[in-house]
Formats: sequence, C-alpha cells, structure tokens
Amino acid sequence: MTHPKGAQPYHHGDLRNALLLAAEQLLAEQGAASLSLRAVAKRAGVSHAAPYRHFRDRAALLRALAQGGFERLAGAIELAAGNASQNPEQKLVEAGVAYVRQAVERPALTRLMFGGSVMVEDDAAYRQASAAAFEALLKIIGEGVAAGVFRARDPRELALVAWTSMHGMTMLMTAGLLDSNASGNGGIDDQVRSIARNVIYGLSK
Amino acid sequence: MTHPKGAQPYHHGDLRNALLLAAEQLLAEQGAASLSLRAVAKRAGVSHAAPYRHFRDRAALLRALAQGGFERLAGAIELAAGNASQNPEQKLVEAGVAYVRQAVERPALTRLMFGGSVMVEDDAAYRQASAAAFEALLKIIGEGVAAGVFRARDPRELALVAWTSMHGMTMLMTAGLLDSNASGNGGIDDQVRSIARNVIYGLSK
DNA sequence: ACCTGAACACCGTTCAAGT
DNA sequence: ACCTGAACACCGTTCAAGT
Repeated sequence: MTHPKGAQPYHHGDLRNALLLAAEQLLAEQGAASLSLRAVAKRAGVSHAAPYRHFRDRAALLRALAQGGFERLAGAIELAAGNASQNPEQKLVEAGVAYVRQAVERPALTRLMFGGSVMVEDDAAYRQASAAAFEALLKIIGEGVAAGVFRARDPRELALVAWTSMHGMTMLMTAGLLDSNASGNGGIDDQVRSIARNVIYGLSK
Repeated sequence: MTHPKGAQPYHHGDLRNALLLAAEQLLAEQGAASLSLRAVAKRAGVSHAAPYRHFRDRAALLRALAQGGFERLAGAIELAAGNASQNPEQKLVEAGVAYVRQAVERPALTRLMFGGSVMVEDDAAYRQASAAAFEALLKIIGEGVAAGVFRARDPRELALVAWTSMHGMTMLMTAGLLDSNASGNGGIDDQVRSIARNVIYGLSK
C-alpha cells in the first residue's frame, strides 16, 4: 500500500532480512546441502542475481545464518547461567538441556553451525558468536569451582569437558544416531540430564 | 599390458573401487560439498555417466565412503579394547585418542560420516558399521564395570557418556574450534587424554 | 555387461543494462 | 542505489546407442 498502483519498488526495503528469512525456511525444509541461492531469491520474490547486492556469495549467506544460530545458543546458555535459584550443578545440566533442545528444534541450522560447510576461519563475527556461547558455559564452571562444588582445576579445562559432552550429544542427535530410546521431547531432556549428571559425577567408582 | 595395443578395455575391471579411491582423494582435497560425481568420474578416467553403473546416485557413493570410515573407526577402537596390557580406564582413554586421531587425519571423511549429508536412515550397512564402533566401546565399559573400577550402572548409560564426549571432541576439532592450544599431534593426543580423564573422574569434588 | 555422448533441468557467479 | 536478464561454466541424472 505504500506504493502507487500496488507495483512493488525495487524491494520492500530490507531485502537482506527477507533473504535470511527465506533461507532459514528453506534450510529447515531441505537441509543446507540443497539450499540454493536461486531458490532463496525466488522465495524472497527477487531475481537470482539480487542476493549478490547483500551477500558476497552463497557461503556468506550461510555464515550469516550460522552466526544467528550461535547468538541464539549463547543466549540460551546465558539464561541457564543466570538462573539465581539454581546451583552450579543444576545450571550446568540445564545449559546442556538448552544446548540440545536448540539442536533438536533446529537440526539443519545446528549442522550448519558446526558442520564445517561454512568456513570458520575467515569470519570474525562467527568466531565471536561461538566464543560467547563458550564464555557463558565457562561462567557456570567458574562459579562451581569458586563454590567448591567442582574440582579445583582450571575452569577452562573443566568447561572443555562439559562442552565436548554437550556438543557430542547434539551432534549425535541431529545425526539421528541417538534417538532410539527417547520418546518425545521430555524423553530427550531426561536423557540429556542423565548424561550431564554422569559427566559431573564421572564414570569411575 | 594386459590388453593389446595398450588400448584400455571398458575399464580396469574394478571401476567401483577406482571410483571410491578417486572420491576419497577428492574428498580430502576439497571437502564433501564440492565433491562432484563428474569430477570423480573424470579422475577415474571414465565418462560422467559411468558411475551410475556402480552407484545409484551421488548419495550412494558418499554413503559407501562413510561406511568405510566407520569400519576403520570400529577397527581402531577394537584395537584399543583388545590391548591386554591396559586396564579399562587406560583402554577408554586410548579409544578416545584413536577416535580423535582418525578425525584429525581424515577430517573431511569424519564430517561426511557424522555430518548428516548422507542419509543415515535408509542404509542398513551404514547403521551396522556405526553400531560396531559403539559395541567396541561398550565392551571396554562393560569390563570396567565388571572389574569394579567404573560405577555399577547400566554399561550402555556409561558408554553413552564416553561416546558423546569423544564424539564432541572430534566434531569440535574437525570444525576448527578446538585447536587453539594444541601444538602438533602429540599436543592433540595429550589434550584428548586430559579430557578423557576428566570424563572418567568427573567434574564434581 | 559395461561404457559413451547428447540432452535436460538445474546450479553459482558475473556483468551490462535498466529505473 | 538497487534490481533484472542474459550469459558462462558447471552440476546430477537419464537414456538411447555403441562395443
């Protein structure tokens, strides 16, 4: 309605976000491998060359998508870390639940974030977004060490253990190799809590 | 020399393996995303339609590649499990080292195996190969529980914890998010051992 | 049986040209 | 500034045809 005769202008003013939105939909529907720039452009209602005004190439679009995923993930972990009514152990468990939950809700985005299809090296914003997620985890561990509930070791070392476990869970789940005995979403949450507690208490007697 | 005039016949008799070999080379050189069937055929010295005699489609070739990776992985873990001179804890640590080592040596293959680009669901051989790797791990855990060095829990539950940790390490390493403080291959092995021990002894005091 | 060559419907990317 | 349309060099896949 903002344009005479109903004819669209060059675009609705924010093609960049329109493209990201369309890409996120297509990603969820078909996976990253078959996410073509041309299909994204078509869904956004522009010609196949238009995206190049906003993204250097296909990889840049994928990177922007992955970056958004890391920001969401960092937010979810920070939320768990900031829950004042829980102790460090509980926070750690719930951070794991949040991590896996995002992966289960958005498996294609998660695979994109960690799948190596986007080049990590040359994107500072991408690295920063993933580092923020790690820092939120580190904060929980640091608290626990300070409170004496976790072992007195370098928090980075302990955080790495927690991170690898959480990350392994999400990757195995989005790969479809871990859902066998999980019924529904509550089933997955419980499974994650079980694994997280085993990480905390260890395998040895 | 087996053919008159040096003219090649239809092929050297085992095009299937020649294609797999060429694909593995290209995978290591360029990653799975840009591994085209046409490039594989060209490297194997046949027309671009020839691969379809041996693989239903591109995904089938990738699955065969991933399957080989799982077989190698299962073999490496079984080797660690069968080392009679080590106790269950040591075996578990070394299984982790083997797991990560293969990932670091063959990052593109590892991403292919776990990256979700190959459809896991519809391939029994693929599932079986990955299950064998898990069974080898389970055997180590079972021994440890029987020997009383691991906690008296369902070995599957404990094995899952070990697996998620090892898997998380490999995925983070092949994604380039974990190499910051590792210098050389011995550095990575030590890092893996450190993480594995933390998993065994737990985070809590 | 096993492979080739042409064909089709797609890609990513570039670039002159339009408004 | 922002977008289009044609063009190029690639894809995966199919299929008639060759030996």
